Amino acid sequence: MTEDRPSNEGFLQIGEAAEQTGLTQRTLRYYEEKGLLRPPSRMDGGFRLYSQDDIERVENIRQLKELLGFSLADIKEMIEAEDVRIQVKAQWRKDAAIAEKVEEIKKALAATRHQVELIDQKVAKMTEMREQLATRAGNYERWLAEREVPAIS
Amino acid sequence: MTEDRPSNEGFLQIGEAAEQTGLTQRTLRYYEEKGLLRPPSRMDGGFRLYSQDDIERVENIRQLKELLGFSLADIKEMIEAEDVRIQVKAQWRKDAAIAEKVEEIKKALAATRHQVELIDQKVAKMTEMREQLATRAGNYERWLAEREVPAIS
DNA sequence: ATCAACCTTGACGCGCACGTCAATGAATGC
DNA sequence: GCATTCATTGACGTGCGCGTCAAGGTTGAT
Repeated sequence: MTEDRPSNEGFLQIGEAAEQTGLTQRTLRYYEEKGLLRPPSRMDGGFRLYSQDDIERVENIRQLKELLGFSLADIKEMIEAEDVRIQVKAQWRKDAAIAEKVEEIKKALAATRHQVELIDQKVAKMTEMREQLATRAGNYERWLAEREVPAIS
Repeated sequence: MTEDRPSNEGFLQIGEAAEQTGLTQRTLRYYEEKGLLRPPSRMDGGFRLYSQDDIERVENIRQLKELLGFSLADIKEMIEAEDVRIQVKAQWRKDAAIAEKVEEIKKALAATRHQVELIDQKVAKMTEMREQLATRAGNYERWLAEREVPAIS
């Protein structure tokens, strides 16, 4: 029973990370290069090790890009809110300047709300478009119904 | 009262078309080049004249691209349904092979339904995402509420 | 020690969706 | 007729988001 190679305690090497997220290794490195992913931890030899949080973040980026059609630059801005969230989770209890953290959380909150707004706007426009298309489909259907074989009778 | 130059009976030259649609002249020519826009009519000198239908189509493309994030190649496929619609509107009454038109309309209907499906899927995913973000925002708010000055006693 | 499979960092390439000249012609005001 | 403004095609340039070598180092099993 050869363990599937990595087995690094819940961490994934780039190959597996790529497979799981449906992106390529190149893309993962590229996102890191562009500051979309925080540099993941490394093995002694220098191999990247992605945490579960890293993976989630990647999937988040994938959604933002493929689903909402945002550019990586846009996404970078957006997920800086996420950064704050993780930093707070991690640094928490090494407290000190709580006031600063409050400020950061406020920024994160504002950013998140902004994202929600953007999505709402997109959904609204898409819904509008959907109605137009549905109407058009209805027109086609009636057109067809009119000159289709009245068949029986 | 110098009429604003064009004044070509409801038709727009490329400059005005660009202004109205918020795209550039280059982009309009590019879309034409790529077969997304049917070649518009021309003045005697060769200047392009865009009809109101052309403009609507451009705006449709803009929506599909910016709102839904489709590539121009995708959009080209999609709007071939629109082509059929216009052809039917125009050629109508020069009837002949009605059976053919029925087939075309059926294809257009299928394409339109497909677009509706795509939009529904996107809306669904976006809504899901929206909920996640809203939840996160809620968490931030509670976090803040907890350690914000309880103020008045 | 060696081998295959996996990884590393460059660096160049590529397709898309245009931007940006450049040279030339057309439309209109004077 | 002339100037100004708007248009034409053609060609090259550009930024993004990766793909694709190339040359080498690491890991783990045998």
